[in-house]
Amino acid sequence: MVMRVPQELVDLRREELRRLIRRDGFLPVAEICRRLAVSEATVRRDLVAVEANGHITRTYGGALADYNSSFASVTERSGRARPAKARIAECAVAQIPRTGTVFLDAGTTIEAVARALTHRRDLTRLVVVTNSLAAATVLGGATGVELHVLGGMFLNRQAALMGAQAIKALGDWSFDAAFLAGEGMDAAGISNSHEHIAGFQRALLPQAQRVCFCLDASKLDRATPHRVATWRQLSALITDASTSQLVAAGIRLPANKYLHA
Amino acid sequence: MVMRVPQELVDLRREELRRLIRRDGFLPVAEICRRLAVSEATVRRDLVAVEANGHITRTYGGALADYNSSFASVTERSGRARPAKARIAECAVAQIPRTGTVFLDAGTTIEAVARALTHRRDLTRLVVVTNSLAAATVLGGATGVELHVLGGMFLNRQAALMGAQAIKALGDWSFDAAFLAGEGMDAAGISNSHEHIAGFQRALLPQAQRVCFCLDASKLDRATPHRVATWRQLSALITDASTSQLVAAGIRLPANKYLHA
DNA sequence: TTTTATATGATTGGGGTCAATCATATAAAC
DNA sequence: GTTTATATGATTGACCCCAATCATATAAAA
Repeated sequence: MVMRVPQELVDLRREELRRLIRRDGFLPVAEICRRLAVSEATVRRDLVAVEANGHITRTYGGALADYNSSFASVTERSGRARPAKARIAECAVAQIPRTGTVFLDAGTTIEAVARALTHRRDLTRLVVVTNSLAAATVLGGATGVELHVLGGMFLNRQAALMGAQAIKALGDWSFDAAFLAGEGMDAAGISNSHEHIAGFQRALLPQAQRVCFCLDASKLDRATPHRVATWRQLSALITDASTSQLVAAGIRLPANKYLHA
Repeated sequence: MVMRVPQELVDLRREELRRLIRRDGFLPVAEICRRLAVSEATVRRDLVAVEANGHITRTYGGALADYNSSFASVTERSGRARPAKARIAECAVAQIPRTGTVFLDAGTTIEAVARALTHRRDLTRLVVVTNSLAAATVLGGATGVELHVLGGMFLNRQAALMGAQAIKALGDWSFDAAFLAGEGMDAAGISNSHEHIAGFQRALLPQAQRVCFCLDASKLDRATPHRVATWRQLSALITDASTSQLVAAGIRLPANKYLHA
């Protein structure tokens, strides 16, 4: 009857747990007990720990890997803040025509757009291009949507395809509209924290007639290292932030560039 | 207190259920009740119906979308046939060097290879290229693996990327080994049922030094319309079928081309 | 119209899941 | 070495999930 175990082993076991869940997509608690050879209580404790780090989502009876995907129903039910992202997504989807070619970026906000897009029933021949695995997964099989995925190097953290190949693949396309995410916005414009992402987004700008950035208010006044676009370069900002919040951050947009969600 | 409803409405509701689960990835039973406004009993009945059609996987407390992905633990636990695919996958993974560049095709068999690959701990700089969203999802974040995804049009049924762009993207690569799936094998060779897939695989053959096809015994003597490769063209067949089974189907392979799983 | 088939919701019993609590043995800190 | 902190497994009670059964109202068939 072992009662305490070195911290190191605990961490190793939790990493193992993360890998197990990632590999199988879903694991019931009892199964985890078997594989890790620990009691139910310990498994549950491990699950809350791993979930806190944001890599899995617990369900009744087990746990899911969230491959960078926010399982809407679960997270909502778990009492989290009512998602501004959902409202942003609704607003973005309203911008999308019934037919044409649009691009969807990676990131949880744009993933919400993909989700909301599946609500639309009036789509006929909408071509959606994305570099987001999550968006592709959600939109795969949606009626009225022809889905294309850009190639590229897989970035684990974003579950997105980036790099030279992705940029090269962009050259084949011309979009009616593109919906992009960002990690920070301030007076100067939109910025992102990863060079790969920023480079990709910069390469995308000239390929789209309309460029819509979708950022929730938490991104306000956050400066991240890589500049992506100035306010002049984008067609619209879709956000839940109010005008006064924007002005306080030094952002002043003409009415036709500001879409309040 | 409505007691019976037209068949048509039942079917519509079940399609709706499939879409709901697909969109959210996971839904608890209670949530489904709310959204479809039916009782728990009906939801459970619908779940078994939809699951029988193979689009979702039930879990304790809800249901998962299986985006063309076989949730190993769940399906194994549900008493299904002991997967020959797993043994094929083990055998395939043993062929993969610690470093180099390999290609993984779409299909559940190759997805099993991806899963098995995550078991390997000795990988250092293995470059994996795939056109399978499922494989990408599984391998994303695997240690020692640099993952690339080919671009292309998303085929719903296979959850794979195909078409002209995928073939074009192939041109940038040269593989040490490629692991491909097929839907039929007979005396003439390997065949597939979809033109897009067959075309893509034919384009891949010259890009790989070793071409390994992975097909389980159920594919024996099944003729599907689109020829992909003759036995001369491939480097190895990885299968659980025995030599005598192969011979009975008119397939005779040199020892170095036959890997028994 | 009459008959049959069936989709539905309610109920019930059995079992599984979960969070909280507790004693304990061992790691870590002193 | 002594003390403190903590990771573990067992237990408990409440809650939830599930399959099976049943009566019923209505669709579908005759």
